[in-house]
Amino acid sequence: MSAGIRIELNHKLYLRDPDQTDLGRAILKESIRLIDELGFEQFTFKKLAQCIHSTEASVYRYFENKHKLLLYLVSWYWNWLDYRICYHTHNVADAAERLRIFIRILAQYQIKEQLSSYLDIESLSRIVVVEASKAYLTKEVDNDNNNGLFQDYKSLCHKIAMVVLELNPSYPYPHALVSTLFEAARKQWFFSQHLPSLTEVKGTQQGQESNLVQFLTHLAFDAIKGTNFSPVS
Amino acid sequence: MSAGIRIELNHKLYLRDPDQTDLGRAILKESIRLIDELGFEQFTFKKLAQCIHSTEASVYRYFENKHKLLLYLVSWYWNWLDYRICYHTHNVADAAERLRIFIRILAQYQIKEQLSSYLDIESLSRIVVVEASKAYLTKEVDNDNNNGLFQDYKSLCHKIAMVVLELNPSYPYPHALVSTLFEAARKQWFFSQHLPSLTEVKGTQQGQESNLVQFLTHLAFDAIKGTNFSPVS
DNA sequence: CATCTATAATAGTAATACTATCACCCACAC
DNA sequence: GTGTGGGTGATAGTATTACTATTATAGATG
Repeated sequence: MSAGIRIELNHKLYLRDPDQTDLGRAILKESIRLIDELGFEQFTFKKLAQCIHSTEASVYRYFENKHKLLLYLVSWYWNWLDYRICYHTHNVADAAERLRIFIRILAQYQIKEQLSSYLDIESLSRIVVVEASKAYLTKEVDNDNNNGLFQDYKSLCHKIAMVVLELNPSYPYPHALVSTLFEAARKQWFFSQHLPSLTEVKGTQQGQESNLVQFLTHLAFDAIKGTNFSPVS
Repeated sequence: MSAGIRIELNHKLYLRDPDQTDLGRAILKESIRLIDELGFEQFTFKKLAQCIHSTEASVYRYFENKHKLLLYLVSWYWNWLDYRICYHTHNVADAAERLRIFIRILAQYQIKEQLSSYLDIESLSRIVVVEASKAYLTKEVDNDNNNGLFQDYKSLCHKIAMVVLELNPSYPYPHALVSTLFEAARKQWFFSQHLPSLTEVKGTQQGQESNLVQFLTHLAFDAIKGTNFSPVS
């Protein structure tokens, strides 16, 4: 019933659809705030329940455990990113320009446009930067993958990989390049904030385009149009 | 007293130097086996203590908590990688060739040479692939960084970044490129094993050079020699 | 022989990650 | 209106985790 975009996620991510009830929406909204504030390790269902004036048991009726909740939030984010990318590229004919737009959106962690969701996108973006890798860096990754819990991320990567192939049909690593761009966008942003000696990227740049976008753009286009490519044996 | 390489680590990583006693070395050796087997989340000091026929309290005398132990293991790995890189490049004059060797070593997760350490390097390599990011993706990252706990990683990145600058002194993102290569090497390897639709990299390639090396090499050299670079505004 | 140190053994605490039970409220159907 | 079922709150309880504290002992050192 909520206005604005509606995002459908794999139903194996949850026990009860949190988007359908007041309590469910409160869980989503407040968990984003709490994970952003405490970090995923310190975040617990008990603390969440206290924040929303509900109980631990009620939260467990929506999500099997906090890992599934993280998977849900991250999937939601990739869906939302996909939506934004489509919105900004649907009438752009030039593949290079589409890729440029994609990178600009990918690297944009301080969001202006809200597209009317009840979730705090800026907070969620920060969570994705810090916690998204933990969604798959587990012993359950193969099981989760078999259940399709990474489908949104994989689809999005594939979509962009097709743009890369459009630019250079003989480039042999389109998916690897795109997944590297995804990971690098988050990591370089994180490094700029916390381990600045690992990167020239600066997090705080107003006015001009962020140099994260510049770094990723050059990395991508140089790789795609690379002259250093000898045919694969 | 152990033969072979000796690796000195920041003393803030531990409470008592685990390299100096039998129990300490047992902790290191067995924790690598256990984390590799269970994953970092399921790994506990209690389980470790049982494996080495000691007690939880004894383990706590060496490491403040399991996060510090992870930091120790990861730092040890970067030190060891640094050692290998120096060993294989110390008499190589050509910067491009040195970078090539670096990437080959970085991407080599199935190790043959053991360089006589009592630690299981192949097991540790797998841990680094899956768990290394968790060493800094925490709320304590700034504090840990202030205590110098990421110094080994940062030094290694800087060293390689200098090689990049040697190849192209005007390349504006040497550290960002190198840290991206580090992260991509691990992530692409992980994807090849668990989320293969995210990459063209194949984990199982005997005989010919792994295509992970090829992907990273092209990515690096294309970026460094990139013609797509307009001067920074 | 005295001393010091590392470790083992044991115990205990607070928090975490759940699971189970029961009572209640509300919407809807008959 | 009565019943039925679903969603929730309240409460309790368990096993495990992440530690901390205490004491005893065995071995090395002076």
